[in-house]
Amino acid sequence: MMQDSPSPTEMADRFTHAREVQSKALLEDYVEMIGDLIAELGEARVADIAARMGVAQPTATKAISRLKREGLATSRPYRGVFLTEAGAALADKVRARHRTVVALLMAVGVPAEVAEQDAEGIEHHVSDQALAAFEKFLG
Amino acid sequence: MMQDSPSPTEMADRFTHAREVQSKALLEDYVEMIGDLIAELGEARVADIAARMGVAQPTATKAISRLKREGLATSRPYRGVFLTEAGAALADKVRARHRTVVALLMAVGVPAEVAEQDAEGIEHHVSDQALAAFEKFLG
DNA sequence: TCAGTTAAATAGCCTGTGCTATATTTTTTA
DNA sequence: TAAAAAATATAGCACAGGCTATTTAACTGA
Repeated sequence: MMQDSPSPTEMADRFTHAREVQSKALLEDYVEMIGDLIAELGEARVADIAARMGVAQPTATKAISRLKREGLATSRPYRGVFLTEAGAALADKVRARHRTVVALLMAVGVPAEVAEQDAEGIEHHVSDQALAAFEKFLG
Repeated sequence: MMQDSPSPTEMADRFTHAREVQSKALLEDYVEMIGDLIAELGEARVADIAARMGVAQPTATKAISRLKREGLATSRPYRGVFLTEAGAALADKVRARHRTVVALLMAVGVPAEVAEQDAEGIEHHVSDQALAAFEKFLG
């Protein structure tokens, strides 16, 4: 039982969608990280964000500018970074999704360390529908 | 049974790895696409590549330049694009991985259409170890 | 308090991946 | 076979996300 091969237009739509998802991935990683830092340390400093993201400090500063522009975070010069309501909500969603993806990977036999590593890239591409399926499968 | 929370350095390594994977994702998509076009139509023209990738023609041309630079493809001006041995091998690997990821997603309850869409982004982040686990789970 | 240290911001650069507009080459067809 | 059409290449722009080097602000301690 072969599938129809997808039309050129369908392929294009899939790639276009994947690109859109990808463009949001970095923002997701940053808001989650900032949420974690606030939870752990009471505040999110640029230096800590950069260290945990594995980037140079100016790179983190630039990313934070984008977060602010997108309404996900706030900050004042030489002060810590905070999440807006939207940012905090996104952080929670991303954190939950990450846990589910790791759990799913482990449930199908992926070793824990590998699951954590792969989930870091995979999670952004897991749609709400797929996530719901994961939860049902795990539950 | 809580896990250790990963050290800042471990987190940074994970993000760095995910970024490296991502930088190869586009090349993977292009070689697979070119392989498909050659299989279906006997040749891969820039216009067809662009249409299926959902990008403008000069964007495809530029990507093909990068493929050539990386030793994955060859082409002569105003002629079709061909894969090198390395490119063809990569295309095969990517195609097989794509199928496995779609099958895994469907096996855990993700609808076919959603699985196809999500796999387009997910597949690049599935390590060889995770892929082996997927195959064992499916098999 | 003010000097030194640490943290953050800014300037300026590079590469990748999009785009549109415009040349150029190839192909088609009248 | 020459003109029109189609395909490809090239030029040039924008933005994201990296980087290093440097400036500016905030903190700390003698």
